[in-house]
This record gives sequence, C-alpha cells and structure tokens, in this order.
Amino acid sequence: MVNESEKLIRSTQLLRSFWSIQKNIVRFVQKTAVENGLSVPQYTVLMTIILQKEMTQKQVGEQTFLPKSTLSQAVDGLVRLGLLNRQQLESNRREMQLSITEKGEAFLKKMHLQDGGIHHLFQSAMEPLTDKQYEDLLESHLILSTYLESQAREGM
Amino acid sequence: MVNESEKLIRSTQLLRSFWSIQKNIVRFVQKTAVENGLSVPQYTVLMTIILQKEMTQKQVGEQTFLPKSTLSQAVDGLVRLGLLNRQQLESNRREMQLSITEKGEAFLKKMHLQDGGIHHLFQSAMEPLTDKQYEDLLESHLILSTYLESQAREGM
DNA sequence: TTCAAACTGTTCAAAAGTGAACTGTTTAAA
DNA sequence: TTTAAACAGTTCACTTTTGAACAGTTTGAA
Repeated sequence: MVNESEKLIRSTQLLRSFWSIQKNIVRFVQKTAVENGLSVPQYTVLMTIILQKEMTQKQVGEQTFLPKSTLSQAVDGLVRLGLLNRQQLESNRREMQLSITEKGEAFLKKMHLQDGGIHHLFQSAMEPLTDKQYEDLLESHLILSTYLESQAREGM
Repeated sequence: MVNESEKLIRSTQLLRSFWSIQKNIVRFVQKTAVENGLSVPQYTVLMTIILQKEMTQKQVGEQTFLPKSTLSQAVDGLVRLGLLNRQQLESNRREMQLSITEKGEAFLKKMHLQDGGIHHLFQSAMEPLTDKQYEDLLESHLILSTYLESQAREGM
C-alpha cells in the first residue's frame, strides 16, 4: 500500500528523473538549433510539422504549447528562410496552412544525421537498453503524457 | 538485428516521447514558478540546492547547465528574496557557498503541496503505473541520463 | 617572490521570448 | 441582413535570458 507521503516522494523522484534527462535534451537541442541558425521554438515547429507534412498554425500551437506570439515569430522566420510554406486556408481565412518545403525537409534530414547532434547522441545513449526496456519505456511515457495532455487542455 | 536506419527511427521516437512529456513538465513548472513569483531558473536552482542543503554556485551550474550569467542573476534574486544564503567560501574566495534558508525550505514545501502544482499533477499522472513500471522507468532513465551526463561534460 | 594563465562569479548590452492590444475573419443570435 | 462575440494570427513594448567583457582570486612555472 502506498500512502500520501510515499506518493509525494515518488512523484518528486520521477520528476527529478525526467528533469535530469530533459536538461540534457534541451541543451543539445539548443546546440543543434543554434548551429543551424534556428531558435529552439523554430526547431520545435519544424519537428512538429514534419510528422504530418501539413498543419495549421493553430494545430502546431496546440501540440507545442508555444505562446502564439512566439509561434507567429518562429513561423515567420522559417518562412523567410524558405523552410516553410505559409498560406491562408481557403476554407477559413483566419487560419494559416503550414507545410514544410523541400528545402526544409532536406535541412532537417541533414540536421538529424549530423554527428554530435541530438539524434546521434540519443542513439548512443539508448544502446544499453534492451528491446523490452525500450518498449516499456515508450509505453510508460505514453501513459504519463496522455494524462498530462488531458490536463493541459484545462488551464487554457 | 537492428540496423542503422532502424536506430535512427528509434532514437527519434524516444526523443519525441520525452518531448511530449517534457513540454508538459516545463509548462507546469513555469506556471508553478510564476505563481510563486519565481523565474524558471530560480525554481531550478532551489530544487537543486534542496537536495544537499549546501552547494557552491559552481556545482549548481554543473548540475543544471544554466549559463553562468543566468545563474548569477537567479541566485541574486533568491538571495534578495531571503530564500538563499550566499557567502564566499573561505577556502577559495572565488567561489560562492549557497545554502537554503528556513524561509526557502518552507517556501518550497508549500509549493510542492500546492493543489494544481506540478507535483500534484504528476502524482495523478503516475496513478496508472504499476510498481514494476515505475521502477523500470526510473532504471531506464538512469541508464540514459548517465550516458548523457558523461557526454555533456565534453562540450564545455 | 612574480606574473601569466586559469578560474569563479558579476555586469551589461544584445537577443530571445511573451502578454496584451490589435486586425481581419467567421459565427450565430437577433 | 446586422452586429456582437469568438477566433486565428500579428505586432510591439516589455521582460527574461544570455554571450562576452570584466574584476577579483588562485595556481604554478620561472
């Protein structure tokens, strides 16, 4: 049986555990982004859009939680760099349809293969994990993020 | 057997998995911090120091990866708020010895018990995890963070 | 000793991020 | 229709974060 104070200890421990990985991810994402002339929000936007090739700015905002002014500026920069296409949605002219350009795709691909980049680093870090550990990890993360996302919606 | 392209897929998937949790943690840490009149770096510093009660500013920097100008300002604010003690180390007058004040400890404790705070949220999120899943999760994270930390040192 | 290099932290100008007010669009109630 | 409220995105002034130059301290080679 797990009492209240035990639960607080556990949640603190798990948070610290995530934080210790998180700070490293952020550090390397930052490094990778800056080396390629992007800000962290810009990198985040690209990584989000590449999954579906085409999304509205609104959807990107919902997925990333970036404040809309930050998002607007990030997108603007990416468009100016020629990495994103942006055009009003005909069905609703308030919304912006975003899609990654060929240049954008090539850019991301190059970034990911980069030596010393975050992906390369993570591949090495994962090496000691067994297949089972990897699968379990993804599953546990999904359980947590599902709950967190559901809560996130509320405070908006 | 896992080939190179499979490895890239996996590392991308795991990174995304962490990111989806991370963005929620950051969001709530931000919220919790702001509600209590702190910046995120300040909250980070407090959470780091509470573990050992007493650390040098240098050590805090090594643990958090905060740029030293950010760290300096964060600490300065915390000292001004009366949450941290700061004094030169007699054994090396370049270094600053930091310790949490009673007020600081009480402050953190209050924050952690706060309803709707990040700890409260995480406790609920963890509910569906079995003990085994929890243990495995911590273990896998430890494997990953151990490697990441060892690499982090290099680019400094 | 002396003094140059390494170090720890601070300062400050510049860069990045963000809240709030705004523009233009859509919706739907009157 | 008309029009007020809701909505998506932009702008801009303000805040926060950060790199680079700096001040003071320590180290160790000469």
